[in-house]
Amino acid sequence: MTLSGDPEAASVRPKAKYHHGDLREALISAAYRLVKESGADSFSLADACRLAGVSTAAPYRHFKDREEIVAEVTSRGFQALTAKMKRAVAKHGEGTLAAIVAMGQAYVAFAAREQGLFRHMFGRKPSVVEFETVAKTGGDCFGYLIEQVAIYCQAKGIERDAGEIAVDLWTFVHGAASLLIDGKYDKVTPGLKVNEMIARATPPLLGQAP
Amino acid sequence: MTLSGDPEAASVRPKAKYHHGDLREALISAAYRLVKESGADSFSLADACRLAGVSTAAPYRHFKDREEIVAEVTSRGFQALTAKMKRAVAKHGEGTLAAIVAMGQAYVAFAAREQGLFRHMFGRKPSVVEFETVAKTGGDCFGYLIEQVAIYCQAKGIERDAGEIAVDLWTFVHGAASLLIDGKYDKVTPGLKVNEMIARATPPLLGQAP
DNA sequence: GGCATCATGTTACCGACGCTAACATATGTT
DNA sequence: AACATATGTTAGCGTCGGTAACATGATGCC
Repeated sequence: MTLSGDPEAASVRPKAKYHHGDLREALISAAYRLVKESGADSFSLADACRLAGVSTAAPYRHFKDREEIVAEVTSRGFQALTAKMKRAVAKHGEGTLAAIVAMGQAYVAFAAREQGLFRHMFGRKPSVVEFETVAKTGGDCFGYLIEQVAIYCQAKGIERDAGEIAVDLWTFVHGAASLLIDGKYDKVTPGLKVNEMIARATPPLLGQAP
Repeated sequence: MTLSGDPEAASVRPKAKYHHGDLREALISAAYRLVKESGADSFSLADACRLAGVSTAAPYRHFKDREEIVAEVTSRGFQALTAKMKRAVAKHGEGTLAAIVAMGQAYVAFAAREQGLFRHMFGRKPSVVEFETVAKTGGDCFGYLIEQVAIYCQAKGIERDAGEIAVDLWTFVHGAASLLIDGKYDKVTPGLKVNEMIARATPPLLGQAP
């Protein structure tokens, strides 16, 4: 499942089952890398095949169609994002404002660093969302966010519904990530410091005085 | 320029210049309709050609490439969004909280109604953004938003930088629009009333007590 | 009016893509 | 060894974006 850290690890695995070794895994990791680098739109299954050193017909022994590979990449993206948020929280300690802010900043940083991947994870057609793995890993991702907000609310004695607060925060942070990677901020407010914006806007959204 | 209302008007215009009449216009409006209906990804230039009743080579007399048509569609989308926000503001009167809230709700409603178009307008590669018309209409769109926030701040005697507040609001509203049309809310907080969320979150982002 | 010229359309074609079908080969089971 | 199955290949289909060569309609010049 490649739950151990970076999802693009298992690129070449010499000894495995059949001809290529684990081609399924190789194709996913090739696709993952291509999506990360070249961006979402220009990704082609054929490119992934060339990276894996197989013909363009080979994938169809392991996947129903292109969408199924994309879904797997998407799913791993969510795992990576969740992991990054967990690291950010761990650094500051659960239940602190700093952890909540850092979690949001990690979200934005992930989007900025892996633009193509982020766009694949969101902004995609419903067809991708309907894959079970995507629904699960995506749900886990937000589940962690809401969990942390709940912990914070309990620690600080905030009474408002933690789920509501978490949705507000998620909305804001996701908007920041989207507008940032789409270059909208640059055009309109050049030099905007997104991290500072997150830090500034988080307390009011938590229901506290700025 | 089709500044008059709906950008998909000039579909068939019998008497005009050359063979087809204004093919450039017909292609743009066909593309606009296709993007609105079929969504962004599945849109093909060939489909637009069939809609306009010309061969697939015809567009290249009027556009450098596919991107140039997409850019034009994007630009008109921004015009339509701006128009919708203006209507929302006009209904409540400039300088009121209700107008600011309604403006945000209009933004989200536009995204919800024209999902494919909204995704084209944002979430696209930088190549599209770099077209002048897109930069201008996109800038106008946010320019109007910031203008309204400034008017509100002045009316209410709020001292914080109106641009900063406007960016915060835009960020939140855009996040709501994105997560809504990507179906993320459904998976995670089913039954969420986005309009109520906007109304609830706007005052804190304006720097006022909830 | 007649004719050159340019603008705008067509058909024919190219390479790339997603995908399928038919065929080939490795594995491993008996 | 023989066979069934899993996994790969080559060949080919239809579609797409884009170009080249050709056709035709509109315009300006005499």
